Amino acid sequence: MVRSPCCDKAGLKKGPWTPEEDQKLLAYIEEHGHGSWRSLPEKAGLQRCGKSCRLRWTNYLRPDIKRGKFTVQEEQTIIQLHALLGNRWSAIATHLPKRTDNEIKNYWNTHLKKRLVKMGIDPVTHKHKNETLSSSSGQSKNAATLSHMAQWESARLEAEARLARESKLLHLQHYQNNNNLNKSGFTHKTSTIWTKPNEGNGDQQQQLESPTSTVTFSENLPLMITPLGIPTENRNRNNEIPPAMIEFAVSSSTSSDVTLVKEHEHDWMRQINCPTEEIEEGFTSLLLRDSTAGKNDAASVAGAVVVNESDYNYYEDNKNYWNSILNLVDSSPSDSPTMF
DNA sequence: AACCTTTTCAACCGCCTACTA
DNA sequence: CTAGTAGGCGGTTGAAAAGGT
Repeated sequence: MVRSPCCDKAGLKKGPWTPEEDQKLLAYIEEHGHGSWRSLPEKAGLQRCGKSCRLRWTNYLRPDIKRGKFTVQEEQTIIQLHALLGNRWSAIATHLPKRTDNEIKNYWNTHLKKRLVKMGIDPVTHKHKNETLSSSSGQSKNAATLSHMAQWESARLEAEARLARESKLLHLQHYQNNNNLNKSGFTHKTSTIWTKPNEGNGDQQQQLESPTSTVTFSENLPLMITPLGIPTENRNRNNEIPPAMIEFAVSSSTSSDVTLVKEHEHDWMRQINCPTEEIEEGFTSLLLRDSTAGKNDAASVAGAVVVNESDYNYYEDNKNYWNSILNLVDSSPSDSPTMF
């Protein structure tokens, strides 16, 4: 199948956006919503392709974007999630509200990755170079664990996306039945808001929430956790979903009951043959200590490695490394975005 | 001040997937 | 089932800014 390029029309502008173009795009979306991105430029009077407009909007003009320096907490989140998910920037971005995947990707490539390399940590595996030379048995065990956890997180994200889609359908159905939205017991903000932004009279910020915004459920609405969201490879022999997986999916889709999951965390870890006490990978805390102290020169970094490798706290921190990752993916913020 | 190098990050490109007719 | 389209994603690029000599 031959695809026609998005910007096949001659004369379409490329490169940096001017303030006038930004204004046109903003004004149009504020009034009409983005609708079809492909047809938007013409309607908005822009000599740009739809893809370029969408990118400009999602990465820069969207009002719910936080700009500026990344906090230590955000850095930690990125590093930990990268250890778990790899270069899945959009997935990582779902755990960092108000940050775009592009911004996170850039920040990783320009700051975090270099910092890790400086410290002798492989930014891909998140292991210290020395560790990669260590016993192969332990290494493969940990690699398997990492892979397993990544698989589970993938499954969780997929389930989250499906939940969102189902809730969207529910919402539309609900809407068509002329039922009171408030009585339905859940709130739902999706791209539909963007296609019809003027139908509500909420405040502008609320209306201008990004298409990748939230789906939340109240306790009143029965959760629809279906096997659909769980890849078959993660089911057991009877094609059932492990209970821990269900808890995991539920926790990610609700703004409460995270504690329920924590109670099952160790069961979950056992189930994937992942004894928490054996996991000593990760150098996040070390890295962040360095970052917080503002010691970015190579000498101090190298020194920090030497000192901290013999530091009890270092091992304590690393013991908690994966636990904190699990906490991160478990307890997504209440307004955490979902993927559509 | 002028030039060169490095860093940063907005934007582009091409591929993939979901959806629809 | 197939083909076409739209939107999304991750890798990469290149202009501008910052830093160094």
